[in-house]
Amino acid sequence: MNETTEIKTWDKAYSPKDVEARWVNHWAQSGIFNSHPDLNQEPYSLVIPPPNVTGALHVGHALNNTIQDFLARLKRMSGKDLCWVPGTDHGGIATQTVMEKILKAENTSRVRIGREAFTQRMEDWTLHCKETILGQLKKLGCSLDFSRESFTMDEKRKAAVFEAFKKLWDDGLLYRGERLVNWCVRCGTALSDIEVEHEERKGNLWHIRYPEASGGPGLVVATTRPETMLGDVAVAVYPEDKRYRSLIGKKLRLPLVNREIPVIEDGFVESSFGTGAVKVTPAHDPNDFEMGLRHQLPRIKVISPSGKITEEGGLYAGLSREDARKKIIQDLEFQGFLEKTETHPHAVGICYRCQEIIEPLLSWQWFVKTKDLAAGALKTLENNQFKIYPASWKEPYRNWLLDIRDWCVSRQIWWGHEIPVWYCLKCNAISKDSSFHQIPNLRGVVSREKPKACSVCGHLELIQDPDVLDTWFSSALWPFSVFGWPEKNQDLQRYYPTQILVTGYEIIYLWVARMQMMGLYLTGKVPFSEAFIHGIIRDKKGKKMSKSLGNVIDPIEMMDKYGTDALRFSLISQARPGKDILFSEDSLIAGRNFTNKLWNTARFALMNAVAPEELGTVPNFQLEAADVWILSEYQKMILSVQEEIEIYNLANATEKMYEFLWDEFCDWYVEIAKLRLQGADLRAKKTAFRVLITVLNGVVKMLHPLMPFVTEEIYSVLKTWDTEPADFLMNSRFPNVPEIKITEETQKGMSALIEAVKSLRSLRAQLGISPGLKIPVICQSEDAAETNFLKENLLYLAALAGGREISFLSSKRESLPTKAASTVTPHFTFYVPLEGLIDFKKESERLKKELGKVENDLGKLSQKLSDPNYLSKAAMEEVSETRFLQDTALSKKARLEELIKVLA
RNA sequence: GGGCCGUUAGCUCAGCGGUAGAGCGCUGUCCUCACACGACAGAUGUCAGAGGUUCAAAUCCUCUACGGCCCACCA
Repeated sequence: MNETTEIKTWDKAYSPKDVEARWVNHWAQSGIFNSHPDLNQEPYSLVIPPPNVTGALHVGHALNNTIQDFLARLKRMSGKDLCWVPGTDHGGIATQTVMEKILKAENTSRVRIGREAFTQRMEDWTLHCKETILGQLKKLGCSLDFSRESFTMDEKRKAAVFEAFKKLWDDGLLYRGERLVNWCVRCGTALSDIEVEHEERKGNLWHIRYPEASGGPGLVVATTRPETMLGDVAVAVYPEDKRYRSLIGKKLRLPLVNREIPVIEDGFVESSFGTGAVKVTPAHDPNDFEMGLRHQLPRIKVISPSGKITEEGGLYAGLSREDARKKIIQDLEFQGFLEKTETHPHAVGICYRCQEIIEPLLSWQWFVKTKDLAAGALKTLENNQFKIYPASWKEPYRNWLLDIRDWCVSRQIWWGHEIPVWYCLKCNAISKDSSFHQIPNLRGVVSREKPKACSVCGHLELIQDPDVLDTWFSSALWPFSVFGWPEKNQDLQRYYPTQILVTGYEIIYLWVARMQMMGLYLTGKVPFSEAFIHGIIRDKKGKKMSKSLGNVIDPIEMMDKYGTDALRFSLISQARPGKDILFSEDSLIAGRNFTNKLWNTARFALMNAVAPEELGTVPNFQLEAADVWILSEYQKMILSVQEEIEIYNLANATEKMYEFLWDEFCDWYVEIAKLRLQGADLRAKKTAFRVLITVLNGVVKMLHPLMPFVTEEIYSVLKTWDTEPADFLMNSRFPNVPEIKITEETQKGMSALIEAVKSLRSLRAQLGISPGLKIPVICQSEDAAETNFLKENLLYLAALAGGREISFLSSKRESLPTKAASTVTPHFTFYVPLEGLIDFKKESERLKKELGKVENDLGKLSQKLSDPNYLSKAAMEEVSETRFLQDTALSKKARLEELIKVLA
């Protein structure tokens, strides 16, 4: 397609930089990434997991998108009308946190600049990030339909969010209620259950005495959170616990606070843990909250949303959680209530975005009722309408859906979809500055626009719920919102549902499950019928990559250094199903080398090319054994690659292509073909080149989804010989399996030839014969078929093993060469008469060592074959295979013994 | 506390019932006319440990040890 890629200008070493930049542009200009809804092709669609607009892409994104691009290009090459939708996610808390850091660096803050200005800053930042991210995706070679770029908070997606919210509301699946939620004190917002991570931390178990109000000794409670005692309303013990039975119903005096609280009985308490007595703080502990409901206990809030002790905390009011704990322990100790302090490591909940310790806090939030939604998702999982690869993720996914709890979707942050609910200030008796999540029983109306007046009292002042939705709420709608849902348009009809979703396992519940639930509920369809779950990328030592640890690898830097194809190769070949990738820069070397190998293979082919018009005039090609052999190996390779791709084992598919190109095609076929390609026989040359170009062209096509740049560059020249040339590789067809039949004779002959070459090369190396020196070879064999094959392909043996004057001994009765080094293969004995070069003592030792090995093998084989159980129970093929191996070993042994005898 | 996964060559990983493999690294020879990001020849493993099933086990089963991950309200 372009003149700049003349073979003359091709470097010995492939240099990716210019090539890549050029193709990124060509592809973009040609519009081949765009979908073609009008074509008479079967659609195949997928949506990008939209990266958060928090900065630049990392290696994890590179892996995720390389896998998708692999599939996208592959499916196009299988004739699908492909639609891969790009986009980004506003990223809620995560992005807001990034901006807060920026503001802090500017010596200001979110609160100081105010909501409006803050939102403006976020929008500017978003634009900037989008540009970076999309640019990086292009550089990675991603064949996304960039004309469809979406953002989770753009106008169309806003419409989808409103529609979803409204429908959930109308169907009674959305409610505002007071719950004990996971509250991040730093972010100042509620989080859903799955946004809380658990981390084992060192801690203490403090034993505190609660005396009886009447003056008795009372009992001792054990707690990890002494500061919550300010909000204690009871102490619970196990009903049957003899130690405390007499205290049940009595009053205790709460130390420091002097409140009287009852001793209650509750089956929840484990008598064996701690002291067997549990302090009950319904406002600040999930278990206690439940107990509070069972026993109708009051809730005393002693910790505020900012993490400080409230007025209820009396003396301690205004202290932070941490300071309050210290002071309370001190005071308890001083007043003699602290009985014991034990170290007690336990898991604490931390915010998945800022790692701050989560505070269970009572507040009014919006929740999605999930039971029914999950039931739908479970059903499609059971009947295989939705499949997960690798299947090992099916059970965890299923269990999560079975155990699902209501989804807290409101967030007290500024960056996100505003909740489309309006409250009348008058009816609700509230003001603009109210802390909404602390106000009970608000009455609101769902509306996208501000209602003109309150429908109940006609008051004109209405205020929108100040909270925003969980960022995963809009993410859950992504597979259909990107096509314009709730509009009923052509795009949606053609490309929805999508075929596959590619993502990492860390967001199976946060995202995959929610898309399934919402997709089924809102569209009645499984949003994607398959999920391809990959691992996450860690550093060399297995640690998660993070900026704070300083162990991140920048994909762009790697692309610049080794080439994008090398990066893609490296990522895919390490992406074993269900496994994380321990990624280091070293792993790019193999990719770079392979890219270069492919490049040079093409270079070789083109340097020895026969022009297409000339090639075309040859009526029939004279295929030689090696031609048939490589075509048949090529055939096998295509089939096995297809099988691996079928089960989404891209690493194995990659490995198969790698091995074929390097080990079979380059190391054997190309070397064999050289003789003809560089020889005088034009007809032979044409045949060899035809085979060479056919296989190479096919391999280049197959490798395109993996390494789009180098293959496209090569193909731009190679396509002259393509029988169905395409403008771009992506628009060509994945190669057909060639219809070639290889005879058993040829197959065996080629194996024998390869064996012979290897054996002679090894002999040369052991004798220290310099590579340039041609050696005379005498071949002896009783095997007529193999001998004939070798005779017919003698030139190849000579060329590959560096032999000359190769002669044959027709039978073993002829006198054997005495002054020669020798080597035996299953079919042949080779003599290399090189008097003067050979130390016969050493030679004899070498042969004896070889004999030792054969005898060892033989021992094992004979033992096997002398076992009657083996003979009667093992499969027929297995036994005959062993017999064959035994025969071969016996023959080798006899010949080696003879050689040793002759030398002695 | 439940569940899942892993433990194979120095490192990262394949193999998952028939005599141990790859990439990188390592050793030796070669700058041989596609490629030194290369060619050729090599070295390297009681396949975590112990039992069991089987004619046969790295591969299947059980237990143990050590890693890792997910879920979970033991104060």
